[in-house]
Amino acid sequence: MNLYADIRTLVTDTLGAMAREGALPEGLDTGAVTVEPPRDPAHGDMATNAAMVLARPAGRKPREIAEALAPRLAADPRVETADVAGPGFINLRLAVAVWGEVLRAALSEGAGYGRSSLGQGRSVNVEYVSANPTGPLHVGHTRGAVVGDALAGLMAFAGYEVTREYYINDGGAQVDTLARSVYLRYLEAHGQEVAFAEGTYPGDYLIPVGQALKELHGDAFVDQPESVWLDEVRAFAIGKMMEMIRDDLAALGVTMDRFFSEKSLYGTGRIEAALDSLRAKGLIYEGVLEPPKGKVPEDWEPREQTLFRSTAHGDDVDRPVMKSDGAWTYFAPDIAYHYDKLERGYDLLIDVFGADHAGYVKRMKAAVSALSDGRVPLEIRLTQLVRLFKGGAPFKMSKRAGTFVTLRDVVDEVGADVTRFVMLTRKADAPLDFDFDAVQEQTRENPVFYVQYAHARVCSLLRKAREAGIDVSDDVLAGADLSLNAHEAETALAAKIAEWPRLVEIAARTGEPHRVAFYLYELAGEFHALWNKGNDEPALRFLQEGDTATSRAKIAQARAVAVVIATGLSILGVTPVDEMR
RNA sequence: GGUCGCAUAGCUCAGCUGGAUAGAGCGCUACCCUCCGAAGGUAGAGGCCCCAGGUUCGAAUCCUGGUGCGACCGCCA
Repeated sequence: MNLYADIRTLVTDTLGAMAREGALPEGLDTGAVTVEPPRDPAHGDMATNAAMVLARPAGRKPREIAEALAPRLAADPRVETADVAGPGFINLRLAVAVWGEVLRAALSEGAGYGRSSLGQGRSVNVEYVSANPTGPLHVGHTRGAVVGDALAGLMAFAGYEVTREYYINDGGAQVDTLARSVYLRYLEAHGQEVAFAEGTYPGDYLIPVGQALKELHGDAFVDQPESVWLDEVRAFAIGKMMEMIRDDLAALGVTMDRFFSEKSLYGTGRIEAALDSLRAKGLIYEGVLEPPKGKVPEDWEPREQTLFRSTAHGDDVDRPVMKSDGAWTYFAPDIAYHYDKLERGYDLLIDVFGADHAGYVKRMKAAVSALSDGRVPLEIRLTQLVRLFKGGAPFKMSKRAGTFVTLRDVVDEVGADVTRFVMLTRKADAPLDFDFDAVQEQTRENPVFYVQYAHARVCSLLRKAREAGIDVSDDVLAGADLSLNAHEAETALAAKIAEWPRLVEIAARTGEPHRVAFYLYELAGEFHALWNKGNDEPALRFLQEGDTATSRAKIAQARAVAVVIATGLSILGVTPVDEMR
């Protein structure tokens, strides 16, 4: 059940009927008609702008249409009153029975309440994390992992067929650096003194990798030239790094459907195939780029390169795909990778990048637009930095000083659930402050706690009710006389629950999972408010001693809240808790 | 020089892709624990939605031009 969608259908059906009766012109486009919760509760439960958006195409005054439409809407049993207000809004007040229906829907549909068919089964590939396999994931990756994973969960709930994918950058020079660094650790394991030169990775995490290499190959590579060991050590090191990365992601609750290797694109004709596709469209040429405006690099000199005419698809300048020395640029395998995704037949591609990759957005979009002839959209979500704090003081990160904070550090310290929720308490493209102490505080200021607490409270209430001998199974609750919940604080809560399906669609359309987190915080707020009102007004308490019928009606509200919170949290990959510790 | 993002209460931030008198938390002020958990609650004060134009019934939201802050900017990964 989606109440907002149902009422919107009522409005558009009514408009259609008016058109058939000659009260409105035929064939009006009702696409801009919305039914929304009004900001001011005094304006009723819902408002529609139908009269205003149709005024111009219908050639009528907004109020004239509204005056005709309102009484027809009021004729529907779900609508208590329909008033024309302001410039032509129609404010609807809904019958109490409607709120009972909302609760009943939440109880009977359970985890499926709010599920949307927005995606209509279309397939979407969500690529995220995609960190270089040269070391452990850090906090920045953590945010990308959480945002990408929550977005994937959201899209799945909104009716898309979702693939979660990780692109392994195992084809470039940085994995050679990794191999050399591991080799040094290998020599060290053989008792040699080694020095980590500029441009190698000195991190301790490679020590066990060097030792494992020794166990596998003994001294076979000691004092051998690079040509002997590089390929083998590189493959071994990448394998170990990916093992570690998978473990880290698992600790955060992230499971990828597919890991795609950049290396698999080389020597297999995949890059060539992608570029041939572009060449066939006349988008590849040999040329010389203009020097960048403003500060010109010291060593700038014009060179002929193979270029992709990305400007034909919205980019600012054309981009090189092959260097002057004949090697591919980084961009070339990226094109091939997206070409591969397109060949797999996805209807929509989403990439989650760190903000430092913002400069690549236009060229990637241009590439996908060109390769798919504009048929498949590529949406790119950027995630901003995470600023770490501890007890209110900035927590400086430094690789050299060893205060480098990894994903594992964060999860070990505060847990996966807290990490995930907190990472979603800000929209992705805004910087996020993460305070190790604040996120574990059990106060209202901590949204994780506040939302979890609401869920735990409901569970506690259900336990209490069972102890009092009341059957509080969802079936029984759904069968209760829900018209007993007629207080305005109670209808406010039901109205919030009615917003859930609508919120899911908005969040999925905008690709913004943080909206789910904010909604849950608001829902928890409404629930706590009603609970607290019970302190002053005993009639509003969920458990009414000696009155099973009323208790069931009240508890049905609480249970509906818990259902939505549990569903919302699971979309975000957070486990709802039954009690606070 | 260019591109992208951001600018909303004292602070940290939401704001439905154009709706009515712009919201939340913190902080501030005043009240409130006989209670299913006060790990709080209720009420109140607090705004030039960066500036200037434009679009329209209607703009924090869209467009143009500024200002400030941040990130990125030929072969790097």
